[in-house]
Amino acid sequence: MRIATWNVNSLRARQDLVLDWLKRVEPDVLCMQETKVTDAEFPTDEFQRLGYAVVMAGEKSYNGVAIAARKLIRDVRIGLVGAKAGDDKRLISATIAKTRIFCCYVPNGKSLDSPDFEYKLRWLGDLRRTLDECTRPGDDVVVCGDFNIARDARDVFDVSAFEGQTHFHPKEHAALRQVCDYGLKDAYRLHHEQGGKFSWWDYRAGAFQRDLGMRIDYIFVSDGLAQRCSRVEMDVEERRKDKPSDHIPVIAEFGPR
DNA sequence: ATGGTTGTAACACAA
Repeated sequence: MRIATWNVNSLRARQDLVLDWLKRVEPDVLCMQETKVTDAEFPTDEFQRLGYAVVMAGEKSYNGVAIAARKLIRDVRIGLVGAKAGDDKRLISATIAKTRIFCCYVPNGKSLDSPDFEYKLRWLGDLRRTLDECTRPGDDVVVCGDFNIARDARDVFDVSAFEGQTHFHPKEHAALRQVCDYGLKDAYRLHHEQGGKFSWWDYRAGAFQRDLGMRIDYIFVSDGLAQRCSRVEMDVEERRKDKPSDHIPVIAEFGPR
């Protein structure tokens, strides 16, 4: 089974790019973030034409998450435990092929002095609670998406530029560690030790051309999946296309149970 | 480079 995650930065702006990628790569599951589209306007038919069922939790203009899969999607749940009606649409989870998949769009955090920074930390704490309450020990669990945090020095182009800043702050690292302490491994790091491999580059100042990026998109997996994980790649070619998302897809492959 | 670009939407805000 192959599971991918991609912050598409507007599904309507990126529809052709995403569908072309699906056609070419044919993952079993694609988790999308920042769809920026209401459920009513979601291009469900276009995915179905390619053989994908979709479930989504969207809103107007901002946020929005969705899962597309070539297999049956069961037990869809929207939001964190204790979610309220007006909350940002940042989490959708579902069971596909006996695997519980959490598609996450973690708040950006904006800046250290912003209320959004506390919101980001609180959201990650609530994500851990959600994992504890909505799964059982031994379940195959995938927690993937845009985490807006670079995990360590290898995941930023220049540590000195990020030390203590948002996306690389000790409080963010602690909050993400707490999520991973549920029992999750960074699938990409199971197969790649090298630093300087990024999943996001700012649109501005030629950041991509200068390779000034960060690795902030992850596929975290529980122990059994980690043992069966045969390959993980980041599809940097998608960032070279016309009108690209600022993020690229991450794809993980797993052998049979 | 307290700049830069993109998407949504509406004359700004989020990223």
